[in-house]
Amino acid sequence: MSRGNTRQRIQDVALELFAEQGYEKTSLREIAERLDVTKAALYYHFKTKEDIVISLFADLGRPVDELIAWAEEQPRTLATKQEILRRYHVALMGALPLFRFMHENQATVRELSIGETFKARMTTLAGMIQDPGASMVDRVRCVSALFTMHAGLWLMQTVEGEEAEKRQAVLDVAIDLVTQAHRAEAG
Amino acid sequence: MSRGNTRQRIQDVALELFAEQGYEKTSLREIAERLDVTKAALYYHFKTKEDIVISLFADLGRPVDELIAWAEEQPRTLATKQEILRRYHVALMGALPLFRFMHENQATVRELSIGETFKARMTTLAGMIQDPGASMVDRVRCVSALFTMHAGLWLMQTVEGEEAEKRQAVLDVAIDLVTQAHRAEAG
Amino acid sequence: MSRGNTRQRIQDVALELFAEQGYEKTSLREIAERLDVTKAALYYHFKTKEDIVISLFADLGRPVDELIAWAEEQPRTLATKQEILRRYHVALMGALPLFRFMHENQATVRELSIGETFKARMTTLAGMIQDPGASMVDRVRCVSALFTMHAGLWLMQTVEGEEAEKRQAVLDVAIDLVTQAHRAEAG
Amino acid sequence: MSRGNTRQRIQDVALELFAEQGYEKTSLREIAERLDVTKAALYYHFKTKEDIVISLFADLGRPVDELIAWAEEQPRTLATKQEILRRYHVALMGALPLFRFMHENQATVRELSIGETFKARMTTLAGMIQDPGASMVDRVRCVSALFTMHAGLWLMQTVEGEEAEKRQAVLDVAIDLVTQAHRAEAG
DNA sequence: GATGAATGAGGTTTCATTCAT
DNA sequence: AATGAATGAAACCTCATTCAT
Repeated sequence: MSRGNTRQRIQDVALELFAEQGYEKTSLREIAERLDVTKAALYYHFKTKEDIVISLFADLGRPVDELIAWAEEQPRTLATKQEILRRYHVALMGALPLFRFMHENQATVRELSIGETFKARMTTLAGMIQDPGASMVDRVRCVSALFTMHAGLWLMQTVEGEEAEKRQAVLDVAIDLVTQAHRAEAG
Repeated sequence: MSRGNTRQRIQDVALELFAEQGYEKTSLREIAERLDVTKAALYYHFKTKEDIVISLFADLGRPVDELIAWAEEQPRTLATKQEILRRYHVALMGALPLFRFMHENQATVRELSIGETFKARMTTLAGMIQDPGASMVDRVRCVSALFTMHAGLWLMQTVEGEEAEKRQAVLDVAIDLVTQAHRAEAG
Repeated sequence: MSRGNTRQRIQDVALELFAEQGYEKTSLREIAERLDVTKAALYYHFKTKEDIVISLFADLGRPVDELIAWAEEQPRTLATKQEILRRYHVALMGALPLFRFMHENQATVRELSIGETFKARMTTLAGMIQDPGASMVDRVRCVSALFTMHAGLWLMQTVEGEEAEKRQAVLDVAIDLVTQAHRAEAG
Repeated sequence: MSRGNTRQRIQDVALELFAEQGYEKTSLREIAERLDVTKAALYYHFKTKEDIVISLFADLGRPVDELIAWAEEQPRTLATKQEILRRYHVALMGALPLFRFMHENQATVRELSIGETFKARMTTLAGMIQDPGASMVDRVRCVSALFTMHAGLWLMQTVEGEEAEKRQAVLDVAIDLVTQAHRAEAG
């Protein structure tokens, strides 16, 4: 039934459990049991528990890296900023469980070796949608735009309404915030 | 030997460590050692580890409860909504470590018995600054206002600038978001 | 409400819990809580946990000592043996929880300082209803008579029927066993 | 390193210690030390401490189950009853430490998950050697027959004499009790 | 590509007990 | 006659990890 896809299956189950229960509350035993393999099998594919998280990051976080790389070559126009948000939105939606995990386990992620990387990426991204000499209020607007998207993860669960509509609204508000900030500085 | 302040000291140290390292990574041994008492002493004052968190929430989260109680008796005007945000801001700033802990350990908090309560309070608060028939975008603006304040916790650490100025900016943006949402619906 | 009777109340509650849950599973905290006093209060009245058991033994086990003392001055006739069983039956019924506790916690009692005493009393009693040179089968009959009474504690809970009737039947069978043993040896 | 006999060795040592000191007084540390393995090794083979007891019961208690199954298909004649006792005697002698443990730790066993099962088996067995409409005295005789065998465990240690002779006497008395009960009802 | 057996460290919790007040 | 605060020891249990097979 299963051939060379065990590594993938481990990642899937691990992410599912990490997102659901948190990193520390999820034991390797649990992951192994759900896959119907032994714990030792996990160690054939990953060197440590942390390694599983790192691999998830490497695989699912790539789009954000690509987004940053792309953004670095664009002019800092309003259109670019808006496109950054749009692409970030796509990246987020493409790896919801991973971002949910990161958002809800910040204290844990901070201690992990990827913690630095994660924070750096967010800071870079925030820097890219802000203007260099922006007012504090406009700075906050930009950071808030990013957080609004993350907040969307929570929103999705508590506010009723159609999934697609909610996603669109989240993106709209984020773009609006950045636009306001841009206009205030440019005007 | 020591006076009746041990309970309080446990809470202080526990919150400090929980906020710094996360709930699961903080062991009772660590708390006890830092206080120079035995682990058993913690159990004289608190029935379980979870009980410590509950007590923190009960003591420091009270202002939010009071805010909700107050808000329930006000008319749903724009002024009220703005005042809710102002008061929430005060509550947040008065118990920064607790809210930082909650924000960064959501996965953990969700599993704790206070998880439900916490979520319910956030939902109630969100409901109070929204209009009943608001558009999805305006709904998101209101939720985003709340999250912007939480994001402030993160902001405080990553953006440079004067503390007081950052706090004020966070509040301003939040109020602005709610005001926009209100005007859109009322207009 | 309570005056000098705390010591008595501790004994009552302790025996109740010991009989119900076993000695080791019953903690001093539990006893104290049920009495609505602190654990330290128990230590005002008893030096150790074991001391509580010892005191129960001393108070409630006295009748058996008196029975032995009485029996030692009687001739070893059949009538005496029967009377021993009758009196033992009365002693048993007068302190059911204590005997239930002893019967169901033999492994524990053996380790307690009273363990020796307890065993010695049973052996003495067994010796008094046997004939010196009795056959092995008749010896067993006599020991069995004693155990039948203890078994009665269990019987009381599992067989249906009137309490008084069951008690009488238990005594009848015990007396019958000893009588058979006596006749076999005497005849 | 060691072959697949660790599980068995744990059971052996555990039963030995449980029978000797009681269940609660025997710690897993003690068992592990005597086997020269770590506590964690015990947990590889058994999920909990209670699980060890359950496994002992399952392995060594099987003969009693088989006896009950066999008895259920026999006619309720005197010969059957006598054979039940004979077979029960064999089962008992084949797992003396287990039954000694059960007998001397009734309070503990009652709280364990097997407690119900244990009691049920005894009750079933008792029911099988009684006549449906028997007098209370004859009922007691039958229960007493069973307890006499258990009493034998105690007897073995306190009365002097040859082992084989004592065993035989215990069985004889038990059979005699059931025979008397049967004749009384049938006659 | 995976298992079975085990470990070492450490976790939370409970217990009987003490003692100054 | 009893409490409040604390301790030291030890309990059961879980975890990430290792390694020979």
